Amino acid sequence: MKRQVLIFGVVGGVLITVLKWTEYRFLVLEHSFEIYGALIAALFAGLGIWLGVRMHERRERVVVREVTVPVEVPVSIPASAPFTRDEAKREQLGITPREMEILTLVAEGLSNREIAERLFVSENTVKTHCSRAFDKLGAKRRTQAVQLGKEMGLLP
Amino acid sequence: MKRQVLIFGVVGGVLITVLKWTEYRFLVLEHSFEIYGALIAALFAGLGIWLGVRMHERRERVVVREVTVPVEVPVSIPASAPFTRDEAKREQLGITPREMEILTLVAEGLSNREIAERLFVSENTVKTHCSRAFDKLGAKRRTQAVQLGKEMGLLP
DNA sequence: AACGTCGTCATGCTTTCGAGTGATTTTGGG
DNA sequence: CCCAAAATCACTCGAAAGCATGACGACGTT
Repeated sequence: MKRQVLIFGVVGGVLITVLKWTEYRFLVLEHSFEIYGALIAALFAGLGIWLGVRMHERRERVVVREVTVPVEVPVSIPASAPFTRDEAKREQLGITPREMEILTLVAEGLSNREIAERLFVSENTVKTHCSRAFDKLGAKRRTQAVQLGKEMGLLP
Repeated sequence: MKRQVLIFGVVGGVLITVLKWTEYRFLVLEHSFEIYGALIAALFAGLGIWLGVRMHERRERVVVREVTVPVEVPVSIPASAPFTRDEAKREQLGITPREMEILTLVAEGLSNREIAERLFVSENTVKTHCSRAFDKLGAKRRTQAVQLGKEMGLLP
């Protein structure tokens, strides 16, 4: 960003100087003002467009970078992989099978209530499992848990 | 796009005219040329920046997607899919670029507050976008929205 | 000028989550 | 049999999420 502004300034300065100089050489005509004006306008317009695009692109790029941090660690196989859970990772994190089960359902977008109904347990139980799983995953939200779970190869 | 160019031209013309006119009124000083030059330069630079940003915004949404790709990092699979968002699907569902942006961040496990901070908007705005996006996706919860989004090729 | 879309923001209200704490069963292995 | 790990359930409370509704401005199209 700074570089662009710098270049912009330098070009501007050089431009002015050159114009000032040429003014005393040739083209000391009556209508030179309009010509010079048009030239300056055109040049700076182009420069402006360039700068604008550049600036905008930078910003977008930066934003995207921040947004794109997710580091995928697919342990599975390329196309059409049936997905095999990384049991080792699960063990390592101390996540129990039941917690894994709940986690899977969470990843499918079910609410605690729905999970409870599907597994024939109380909602409180689901919450407990969730809490523990989130803890072990280091997640603060269920969406984050899902994200982390996928990165770690625990979820499809 | 065309309108921008038109405005650009019109402003330019008016500018020249005004300058030409003022030239014969006041400020007929010796160094007026430099002043005028600077003014023209500044104005057209600003105009150019505006135009540049405006123009660029057009395909920005698309570009963003392409840039968003660099997710690769994994150890195994080198031929991993770079992921390209299904813009057609997005259009079809009537999901706006902004909503898509929010959805992406939701999928990364960020809370509404965090999203708001990252995008420099209020939390309420984020909620609004979320609601609309969920609606269009037919999701009741953010986790479900993420799940559906992935199935539909809208999210990585 | 009128209309439609998008993005922004707010307010009020309900529901869902998640943390913290504690407690009671299963269950598998030594 | 006994113990530890796992699974189950409950209760509170504050935070986060979600819903409904309305509004406003910037832009683009017609």
